Amino acid sequence: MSTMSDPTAAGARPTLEAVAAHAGVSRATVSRVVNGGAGVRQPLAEKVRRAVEELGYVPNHAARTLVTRRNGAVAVIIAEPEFRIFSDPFFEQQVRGISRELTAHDSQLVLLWVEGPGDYDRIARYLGGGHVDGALAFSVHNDDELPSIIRRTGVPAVFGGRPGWPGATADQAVPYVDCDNRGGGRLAVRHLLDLGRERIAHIAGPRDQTSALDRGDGYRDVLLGADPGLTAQGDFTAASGARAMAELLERRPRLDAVFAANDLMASGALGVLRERGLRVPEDVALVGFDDVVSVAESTDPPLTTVRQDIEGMGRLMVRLLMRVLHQVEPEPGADTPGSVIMPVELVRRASA
Amino acid sequence: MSTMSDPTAAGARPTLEAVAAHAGVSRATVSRVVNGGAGVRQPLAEKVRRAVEELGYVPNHAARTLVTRRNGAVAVIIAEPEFRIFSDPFFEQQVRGISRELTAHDSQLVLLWVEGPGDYDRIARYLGGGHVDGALAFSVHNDDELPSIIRRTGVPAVFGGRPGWPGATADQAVPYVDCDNRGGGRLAVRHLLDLGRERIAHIAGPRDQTSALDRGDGYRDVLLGADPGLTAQGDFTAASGARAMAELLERRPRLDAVFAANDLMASGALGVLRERGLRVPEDVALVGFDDVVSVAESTDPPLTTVRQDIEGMGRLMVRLLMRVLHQVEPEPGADTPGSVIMPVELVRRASA
DNA sequence: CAGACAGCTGAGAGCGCTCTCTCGGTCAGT
DNA sequence: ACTGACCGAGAGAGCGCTCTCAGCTGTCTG
Repeated sequence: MSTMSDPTAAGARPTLEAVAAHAGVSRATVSRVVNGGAGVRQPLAEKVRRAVEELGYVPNHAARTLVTRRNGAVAVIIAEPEFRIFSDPFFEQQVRGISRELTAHDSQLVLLWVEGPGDYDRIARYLGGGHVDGALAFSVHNDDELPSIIRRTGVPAVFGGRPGWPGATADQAVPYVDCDNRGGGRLAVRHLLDLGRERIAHIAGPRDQTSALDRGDGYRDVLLGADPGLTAQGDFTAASGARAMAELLERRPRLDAVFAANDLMASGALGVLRERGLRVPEDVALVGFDDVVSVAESTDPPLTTVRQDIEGMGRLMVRLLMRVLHQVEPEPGADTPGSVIMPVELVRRASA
Repeated sequence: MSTMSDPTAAGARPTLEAVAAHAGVSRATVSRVVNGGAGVRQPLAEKVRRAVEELGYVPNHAARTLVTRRNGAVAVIIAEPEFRIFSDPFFEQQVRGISRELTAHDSQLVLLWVEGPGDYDRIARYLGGGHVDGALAFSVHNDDELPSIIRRTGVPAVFGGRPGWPGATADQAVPYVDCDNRGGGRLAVRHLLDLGRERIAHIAGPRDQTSALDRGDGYRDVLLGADPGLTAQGDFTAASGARAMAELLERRPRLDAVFAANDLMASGALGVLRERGLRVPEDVALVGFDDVVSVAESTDPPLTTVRQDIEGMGRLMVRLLMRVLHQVEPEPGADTPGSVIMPVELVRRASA
């Protein structure tokens, strides 16, 4: 075995130097070729590429980072203490979108799973340590400290979902990607009106999440001065949807339509409606929100719902972040949030 | 603002050099203190620590990696093409365990999400590029190329679940963490026997996953020469469990117990049993496997099942990997797989 | 009290890469 | 044929850190 000082030897990975020697050029030239090859004449570049190939050269990431100050990695911060964060197909799809887009940008995904608020120190230290070029986070609860903590580290960040700021002021804007929750709410309710429904109820999502609030605002946009008795509170779980439905039927037995703030609650509501012998959509029309396939398509009847492009939102978060990263370092104050609200569409199935 | 050449200035992060100057010692001494402080006298160390504090010094990871060749990062490879990978609470819990243990070891979790077999090149290149100290992967299907690909990169790896090797030979052992699937199967069946059941059926999991096969082996260990007609094939989904149950009832209407290879299939079976008017456990006793809380506890009746410590398995994977990383570079051939099989226990609820 | 031996500390050499700067060569313009 | 412009390639200086090695001080033994 010629595993001695052979630069081709596995184990000792070849360096730029080795490639340069092999190709008979300088280190700088190899570097140029490896990084796109601008300003190197064809034949030389070809020779270098061959040498890279032959030696199986892979650039040393640490060395590169050391000088360029770019790490090629982005942190994805999961700050949900509860267990259902990933079980929630919503998150899975979004993270998947992020993963795909990050790959397209040659960046890695560093997963930061927050273990309760006491863990924020660690997150802050990590972000502040300059290990990643940027951060992606999901805004879950309005009173969450995460946005301001990330902000303080100075690491460029993009949020999934409009953050509700604790004591926020307008200029503390942070770029985020969200879907048009309010418009979606309007879409749903208008559809129910078009169907000729007259007593449209709303099962609201948690009061501390902007998405839920916005959907409720959409409902109220269309139903100006809606009877507050037609709205019941849920928390995005199926069980809460069932509870809310029961409550609504008790308060307003003659309701003929329901707009639930998400599909899971809609499915819970559906169970209660069926139990009470109410037919969907004949007696009560039902519209959900999210179009989470595993839920909306598998209910009986399948759910009419407002679809958002979840994976697309994940991808967009990455693109937004990359835009911030690739532009010149923004002057403090010259904040360009550039948030994006993605359109939603109504998907008609059988429930309304 | 004195934001000029002040080393305390935000923006320009302080270096070891700056801390050394501030504390009036050499770079080497600061380095020693930062890395545990062995061999530095108390008062000096104290002075250094104060300087670190005052300047808000954070070591530059890239520079450190460059010289130590340790990256403080571990890849977690998710190779499931289907969507249910994270939706599966099983995976979520395992990844969570990994995340927690990695944090305890001051390591980061780099998520590598494989986009189909064509994507293995990218994974191999990444691993081969020396960006991570090790890799953790889940062995899902027996015919998956992943194990051999990881192996070829030479990156230390630990698997979750016993890998089924495509054309494997014994010496290609890779350390893995698994639960005692076979023992669990025995546990379940013995419990059913103890209950006095005589015609115990088995709903098997996918034929290309070792966990499913092992559970079936456990079943057959206890029921030597069991009637093959009492076994039906499933694929770990609830729907397949229902299908299998229906099939079994048709073939062997007088069966009085079922051991399903996982909770999801058990819940599917449960629905069919109820539909046919069979009482659980009176007419048919039912045992699942996994003890996935969100499933096993919420069925009616709650499932008796075999519990495995899923998060613990995740943590163990990390510990195993760390053991490999921290020991001296093993000589080629001196493979010390040191796989771990975690014990399982029977959780008695109402279904058996 | 001298000699030896620890125990600390500092100096300096890189880790592998990028990037600026310089220099040599080529080509067009006069 | 000569000058200036320009492009391509190489030399060299670090990026921030670790780690070996030499030197220095202080302590213990003979």
